[in-house]
Amino acid sequence: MKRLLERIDREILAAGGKRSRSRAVVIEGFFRARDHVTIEELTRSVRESDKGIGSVTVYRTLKLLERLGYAKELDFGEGARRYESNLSPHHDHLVCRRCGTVIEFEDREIENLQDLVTRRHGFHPTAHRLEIYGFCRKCASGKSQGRIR
Amino acid sequence: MKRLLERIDREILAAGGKRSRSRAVVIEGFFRARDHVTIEELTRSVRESDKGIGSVTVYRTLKLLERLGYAKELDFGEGARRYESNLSPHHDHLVCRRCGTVIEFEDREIENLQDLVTRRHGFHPTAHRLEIYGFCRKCASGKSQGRIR
DNA sequence: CCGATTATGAAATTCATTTTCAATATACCG
DNA sequence: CGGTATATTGAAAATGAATTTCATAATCGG
Ligand SMILES: [Zn+2]
Ligand SMILES: [Zn+2]
Ligand SMILES: [Zn+2]
Ligand SMILES: [Zn+2]
Repeated sequence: MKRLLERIDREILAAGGKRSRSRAVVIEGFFRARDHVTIEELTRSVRESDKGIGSVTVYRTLKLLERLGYAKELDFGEGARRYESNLSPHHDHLVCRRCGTVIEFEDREIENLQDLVTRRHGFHPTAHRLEIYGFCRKCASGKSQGRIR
Repeated sequence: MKRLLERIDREILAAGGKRSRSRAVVIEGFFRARDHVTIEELTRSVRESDKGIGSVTVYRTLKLLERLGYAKELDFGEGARRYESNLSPHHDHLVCRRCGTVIEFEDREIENLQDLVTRRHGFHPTAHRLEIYGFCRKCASGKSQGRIR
């Protein structure tokens, strides 16, 4: 973690940026937080370390991390976007519509078939998103908990 | 087309709704328009038939069609949503980030693998979205036309 | 420390979508 | 055919996430 934060710091410096306490808190908070957080969730958590951090800074910092390749923006159709660390390898998502649980999965076979499809259409892919919505084991079995999203 | 419009009319009636000229124009316009239209695009086209139709009615009518199962809401991450007729069988999309072209594809193999994945996690899927973003043949070959989206 | 530049947070803005509301249109009943 | 209850309309207002603006503060390099 320390290593990572220092590396990011260096990259920001190299790109003509400056260090700042607020941003450092946000970045560390982001990597410590559970994945798939909204800006609002992260802002709340980060404010526990530093009451004065504005959500605008959280927005800006996540855009920055995305530009540097450390974060990925997600959209599960909830209105607000979510973000996850981009350090782990590529994966797609199962999203529970009742409790909000997000299950990650990686399926080489599906990825290969996607490549075939694009090739068949002369299409040059740069990114893709695959999300499966429904109900997780717990919610599907009737013992549903939590708010519906 | 006539048959379809009458059927929808009947369903609206049966559900306690009333007929209306504005809505009829929007519905017919939707099925005549090219697929994957935005509300704004459809509003513009529909206003050529009836200058007085407000975009709110287009919003409302598409939500209605979606509820009745005749339309599908899409989100290619452009800010505004798009809609397509839900009469054709399920398919996924290749979206060109330069010219905006949308290529539809259907891959049973991918769908089957998705089922396997969900089963493996005890997840009960109700919907999914698979979009591949990149550049279509024409745009990838350098002879790019059109605005970037 | 200086001067230049970047980062910050609050407030204002944007933009798609939704809600509100008073006026209008439609269906249904007698 | 009215008459009335109810649904629909379009304009305007509200919403809400995300972005921009701007004056102030922090940081860097020298
Ligand atoms: Zn669940
Ligand atoms: Zn993930
Ligand atoms: Zn293209
Ligand atoms: Zn389509």
